[in-house]
Amino acid sequence: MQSDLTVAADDAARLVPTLSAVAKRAGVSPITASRVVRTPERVAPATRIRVEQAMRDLGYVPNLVAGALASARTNSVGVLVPTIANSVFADTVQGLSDKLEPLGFSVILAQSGYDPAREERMLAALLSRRPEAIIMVGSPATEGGRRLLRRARIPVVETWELPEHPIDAVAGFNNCEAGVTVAKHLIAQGRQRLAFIGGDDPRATRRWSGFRDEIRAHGLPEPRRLILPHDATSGVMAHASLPGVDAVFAASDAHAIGFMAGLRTAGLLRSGPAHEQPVAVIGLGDLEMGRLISPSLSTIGVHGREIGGTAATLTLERDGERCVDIGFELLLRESG
Amino acid sequence: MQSDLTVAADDAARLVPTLSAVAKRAGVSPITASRVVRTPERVAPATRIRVEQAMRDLGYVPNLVAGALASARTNSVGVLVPTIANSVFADTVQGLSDKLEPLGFSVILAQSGYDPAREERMLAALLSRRPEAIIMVGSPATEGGRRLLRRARIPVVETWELPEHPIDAVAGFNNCEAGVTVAKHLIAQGRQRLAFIGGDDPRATRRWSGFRDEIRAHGLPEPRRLILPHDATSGVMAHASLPGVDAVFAASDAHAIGFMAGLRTAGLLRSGPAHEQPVAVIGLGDLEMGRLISPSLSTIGVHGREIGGTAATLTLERDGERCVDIGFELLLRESG
DNA sequence: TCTCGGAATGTTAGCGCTACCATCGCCGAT
DNA sequence: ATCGGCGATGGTAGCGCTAACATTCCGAGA
Repeated sequence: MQSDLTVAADDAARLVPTLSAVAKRAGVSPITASRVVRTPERVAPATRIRVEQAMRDLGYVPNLVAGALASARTNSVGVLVPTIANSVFADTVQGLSDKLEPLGFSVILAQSGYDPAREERMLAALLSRRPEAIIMVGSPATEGGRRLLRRARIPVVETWELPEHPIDAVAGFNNCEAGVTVAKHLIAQGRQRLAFIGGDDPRATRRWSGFRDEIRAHGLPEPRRLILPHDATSGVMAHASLPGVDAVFAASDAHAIGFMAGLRTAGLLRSGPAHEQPVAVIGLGDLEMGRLISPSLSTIGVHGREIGGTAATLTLERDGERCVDIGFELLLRESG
Repeated sequence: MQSDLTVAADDAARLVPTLSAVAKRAGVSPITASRVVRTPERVAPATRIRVEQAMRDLGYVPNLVAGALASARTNSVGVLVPTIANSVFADTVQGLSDKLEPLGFSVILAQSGYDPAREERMLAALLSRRPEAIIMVGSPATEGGRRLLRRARIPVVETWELPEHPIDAVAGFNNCEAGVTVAKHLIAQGRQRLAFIGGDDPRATRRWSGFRDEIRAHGLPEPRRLILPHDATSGVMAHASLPGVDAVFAASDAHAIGFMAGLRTAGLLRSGPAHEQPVAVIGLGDLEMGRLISPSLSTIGVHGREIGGTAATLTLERDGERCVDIGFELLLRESG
């Protein structure tokens, strides 16, 4: 009796009410209150209504961390991106989150900042929250990261790439092939002195290698590669470092738009069609902005949101094809 | 004894090891193993090394959901944005996440999609994970949402606005004043027929009302307001709906850039300075792209990342000023 | 020699919830 | 009337960890 009173006092004094407090108020056992939240159809309507009223009275908000511990289901998904400020990744996060949120999953977001050590730390941090799946852009940069993911024994979706030996599932496209496609197009257009600008992350590097190899295969002069920080403004000055170049493949639309700003200043940009451009420019990402500027930006379109949506599906359905090539498309507009 | 054996067998068979398994392997009690993780300085070096080795051997990853339940600290922060695909909000998320991640906090991300009902659902979903603070863009659109936040008794930071009656803390700027500033500038430039384009969310509406009131105060013709979906492309056709207008304030840079694309098509865009533009355009957000296009976009710069960083600080420090005005600046370039 | 204090470690008792099984009526079929 | 079966509800135990309080041991100081 004493202890009962104590518990009652505790419950009343609590800032946030528990399931037991709700149950007590409704005159049922805690497990019945739990069922009202999780499987209402298994509770008699009269009881249900009484419990629901008690919940409203107390302003009950379920404690999912307790629920997760008890049920071994956290209903959360860990998402690791290089940076959320890059809108192509933001699109991917939106795509997956739009699919997962309605199902009651929460997104735990982490950023690696393109830094392998930080990536591994963030993977460990994510896994310590026991997400039911991990979705990441790219593949783990470190062996430690791979090991963590394998040992976690949960679905892992690598995106934006098509790794040869995926940890589990993949939703991406062939970055190397994208580089090849751009090179082929520029060469067919009669461009001779090609260059590549962009970051030095694994995906950009794959695009570069496809691009370079295709150019070599055509016997054209070795292309230059200019490594830039991950912001558009860095592209503005790139032109000065690439004298004589008549076509550029930028690893991202942001870099492409920055580069075009530099060309404009140098008087090397026309508002006409691609063949009139002194320097052709192809981006990657199909940013909305690229369509709106003049000259409009030719680009490799990559369906960031669909990558996210597909990744979400892959975390939910454990059978079926585990490696989805979302593909890409060459979108030709005025810049190249 | 029997039960001991059973436990040992369980631990060995487990997919993911627990603290007890680590402790057993190191020959210490679970609490000592826990201390090695949380307060290593309180454990004798020899013991610590033994436990650390056991952790490495087993590939132990702490279970923060159990830890959170036991300690009543989740080390997580809930973040609610209208959409992560809008890069100004992505900047804010990056700003806060860069500050919180090094401190061991995880970011739980939710999107409201500008929908009050969804916002309230997502707030409840966030709170059920017992975050130690909530950071959101704007204020709750529903009374239910406000009540949830107040009852949660955790720090709540509203951002991108300066509400009169904040729930707790604020990191934002005066949207209304931004509209006034733009109106003043355009009027001083001699513009007469002004219009506003953008969404109808609370922040855009505040910008509009400041803009409109200032125009009225000058006795100029009543400005038009065109409500658009939240994407840049919707701005392209806006010009057709605003005949005779000689200046436009767009609630976001994306809309501004879309609108400029429409002007360009209509032959109403010059590459020269502001006073040569048949239609002046001012955006809001200071997107990197706005600086790179031609004519470069005049805009209200709003420091999205700093808003996030300040919001993070406000969640961590519960004393001191709880209402921070980050301010904004009028950045004049070529478009207006 | 004895005490005292502090460092190192252990014991106990939950955190709030759910899995699992048990119980209790009550129905229709036999 | 008996019984299986089913719907509604409850009891028990525990998820993996940590707070709060023991306990042990050792050396310094009286």
